[in-house]
Amino acid sequence: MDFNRPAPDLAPALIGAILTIRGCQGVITETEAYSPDDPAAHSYPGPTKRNAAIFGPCGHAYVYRSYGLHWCLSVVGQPGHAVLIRALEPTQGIAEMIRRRGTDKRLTLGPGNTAQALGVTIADYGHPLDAPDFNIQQGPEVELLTGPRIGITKAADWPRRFGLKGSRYLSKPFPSSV
DNA sequence: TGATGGATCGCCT
DNA sequence: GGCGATCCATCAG
Repeated sequence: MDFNRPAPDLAPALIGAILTIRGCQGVITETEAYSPDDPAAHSYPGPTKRNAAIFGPCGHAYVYRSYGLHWCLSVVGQPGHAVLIRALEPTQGIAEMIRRRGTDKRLTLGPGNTAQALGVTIADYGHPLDAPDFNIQQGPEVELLTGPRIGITKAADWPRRFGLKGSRYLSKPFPSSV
């Protein structure tokens, strides 16, 4: 997997990829692209303490807290570019995920739930995703869905949300999923 | 130094 | 379908 590219290129490439975090594994079914020219991106104001990882090496994890409650996991691409992991199809360590989530409902749907199921927290901030128990592998070629982004106020209508066509592991349906 | 708001989720009606 | 929870980086004074 070549992470060294702009988020709008990396985000669709990550659909269908295999994410492995400490024995838990899943197929990435939904992502969103955030590039430095995007008013909604955390990297938009330039490097700060909080978003430093986005300007660090590609292929590393960028973890942040959302709404003071949830952890969200992104993958760093080119400097200033990040791809938010929004949903997975769980394949391994499912019992572990259910235990961490406390329910089997929406186990890995939505960025907050996904990070919680995988046990990802700020402790994983900036970690490279090339370790045996912490990595992303290229998946097979898959058909993609594209749509506007979710849950943000700025430039939400940019078509930078990507999904795995036909998957039932999506946080919300895609408008264009015909 | 204090106030503000966000790449969300779950429970309520 | 709508709203409240909850914390830290950032911005304003």
